[in-house]
Amino acid sequence: MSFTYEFARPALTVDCVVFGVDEDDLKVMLIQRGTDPFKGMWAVPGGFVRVDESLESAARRELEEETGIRGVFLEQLYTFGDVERDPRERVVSVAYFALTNLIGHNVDARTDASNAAWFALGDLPELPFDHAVILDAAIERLRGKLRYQPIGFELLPDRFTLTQLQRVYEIVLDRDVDKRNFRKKILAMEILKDTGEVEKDVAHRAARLYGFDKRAYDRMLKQGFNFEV
Amino acid sequence: MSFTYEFARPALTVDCVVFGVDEDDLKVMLIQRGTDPFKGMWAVPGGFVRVDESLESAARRELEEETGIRGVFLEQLYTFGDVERDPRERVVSVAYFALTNLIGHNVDARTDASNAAWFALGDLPELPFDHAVILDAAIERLRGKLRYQPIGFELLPDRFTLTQLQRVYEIVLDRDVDKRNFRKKILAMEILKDTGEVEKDVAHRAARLYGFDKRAYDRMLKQGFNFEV
DNA sequence: TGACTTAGTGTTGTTTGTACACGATACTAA
DNA sequence: TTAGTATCGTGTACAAACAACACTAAGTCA
Repeated sequence: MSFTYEFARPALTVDCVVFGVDEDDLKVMLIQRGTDPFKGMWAVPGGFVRVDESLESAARRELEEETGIRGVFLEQLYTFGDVERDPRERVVSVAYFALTNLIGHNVDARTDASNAAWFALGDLPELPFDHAVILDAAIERLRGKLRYQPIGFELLPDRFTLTQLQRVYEIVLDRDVDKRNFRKKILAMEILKDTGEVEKDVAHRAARLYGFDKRAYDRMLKQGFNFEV
Repeated sequence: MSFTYEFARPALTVDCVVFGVDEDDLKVMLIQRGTDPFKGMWAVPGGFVRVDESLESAARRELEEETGIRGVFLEQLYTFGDVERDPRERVVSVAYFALTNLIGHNVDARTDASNAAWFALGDLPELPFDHAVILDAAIERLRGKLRYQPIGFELLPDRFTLTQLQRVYEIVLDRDVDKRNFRKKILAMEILKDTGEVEKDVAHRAARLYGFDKRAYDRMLKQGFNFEV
């Protein structure tokens, strides 16, 4: 079967830049390409958009097919459409960026994608197409967004300590954050709920566990707010 | 001549939301559709992307073809790709938003586009496709961007008074701005250069004319800055 | 039980934001 | 020529937000 049009059409793809943080690094999930061009190179996961699915659906589908990741925070980033960005033919790509709890999406836990892996930003392989540009745009967006919207939670498990959250900010923004000022500010927003529980199995005083209070956050959005670390 | 592909491809278009301000209103340029679907309705200018031009080139080309406007500030906004957004077939549209000096682009001055016009935001006609959604996204982006990036100039002639600039902010943000605080802040940034000239033909004390100092602005960008009215 | 590790907490000085009013300048019209 | 009128251009004081900074509390481990 084939499809014929009066005018030439660019191919349309989606690409997903997935971020996670571990103890020390901001990491990106890449997949190893199984086909030419650039066979064997590590690339940002993505693929062609089908005519019967929305862009976001396509992004989520490709992400799950190639990495096993699902149900993550996903947001459109930018659309890359330079004429020469793909050596084969004209391909326009709608890029998304995603945030996930790296611990919950360990590569070993997946079954279907045999060649996906997390890479620290300081230790990236060479990337095909314009994926380096896409990745840079995603990092810039993540940094910008973290400052004025509470998305740090998306990079953590459901329950987390304030120190963990602070660490996310430090890793993403790549600078130290003052502990007392951070806590003062984040608690004043009243978008965290104290779960009443504490850490387990730590070799020191256990910290309180907090969760993100989406209801309080939505209430807050309506009144206009400022969120900046 | 026709083009055949193994898999069905969405059509790809660009749409441009062009803003201008006059004495009292934020305005948008719309064109009257000459073909079905929605023939006769006012819509955001746009059209199909050719395989040999980048997205931004396509946006600029369509803008000039349909409205005569060229050389304006143009920035990618968002890509709209819902399956049902066009009744004919699957069409994905990369939306741009543009800022221009409305005075310099009066509709009467154009020759090639017979049916383009400025509409105040409070006085919009019904729009086809998802153009109302696109327009809302553009307005939100304009408001957000104006607060932390110096783009107010793009809506004014090369030389302007501080009162005119303040008026742009008031119109776009839809609230009053304090005159002394505004001047203090905007002059402290040192991105305006005093042309040494003053208004002509006004029935009161003439105001100084300023221009945007791009060199100073670029220097500033490198150091990181904060721009908020 | 003493040493170690991280949790959790307030105060102060500095910077930034916000509210606010009047004399100066240039034109207009009597 | 002069009184009237319209906009230009300027400074201060109070309030809020930000930034820097160090110690005690709680729990684990040897």
